[in-house]
Amino acid sequence: MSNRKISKKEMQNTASIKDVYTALFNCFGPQGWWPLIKNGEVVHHASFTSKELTKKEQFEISIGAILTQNTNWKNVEKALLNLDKLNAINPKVIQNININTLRKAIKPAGYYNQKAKKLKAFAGFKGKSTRTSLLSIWGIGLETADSILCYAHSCPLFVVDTYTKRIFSRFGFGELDYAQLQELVQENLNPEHYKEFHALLVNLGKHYCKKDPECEDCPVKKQCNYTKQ
DNA sequence: CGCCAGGGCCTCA
DNA sequence: TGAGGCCATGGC
Repeated sequence: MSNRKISKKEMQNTASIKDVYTALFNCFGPQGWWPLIKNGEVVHHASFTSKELTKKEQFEISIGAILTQNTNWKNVEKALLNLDKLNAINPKVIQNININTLRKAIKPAGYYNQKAKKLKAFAGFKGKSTRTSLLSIWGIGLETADSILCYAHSCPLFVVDTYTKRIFSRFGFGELDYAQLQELVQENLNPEHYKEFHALLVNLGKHYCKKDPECEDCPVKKQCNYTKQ
């Protein structure tokens, strides 16, 4: 972890986090995160952001967070629906299921050997979900732990991902690491907006701030310092 | 066909 | 503590 703080000067020369949030929300609207399976299909619903979740929904979000590691969400949906058909969105079932059956079910999500092992490890976890306890589980790193805490347990944590790093880098905040980006957002946005902001940034990263960015119609181009070559 | 996707672990300086 | 290799499928 680095001790580097964002200086006042840097903040003045860069976009306000709140302004970016507002611009993205006005453009994209509520994202309905985390998406959940309802009646055999994965859906987004605005109420998901604030609703009280069942144990099953919390588990579904958690294994979705593992399955989406470096993977397109559409592929994760296929894996989740396969698990749903097996009634395997349940920790006891995941613990007891044949490892080859599990591998086959989650195959569309990629890295299926590793992820089958990760799901087994997570399903066997019993204790209280804290950042430290989750990080001690094999296969759960910073982003996955924070995704589980934020979206499954409504903890006031902002989730940082590759989109976040790329977008903030282009805004002009420099190459900040995970902890620095998390702190930057958490110090400039109310906790009630953490879930939505992350979801909005993912949307921006998918459709505009791609590896090869499409800046012309970007909803936050006014707040951004990046100039495409 | 090549590139990329809502990371994390392991190894080796 | 950080860079690099590895894991893998499906969409475009």
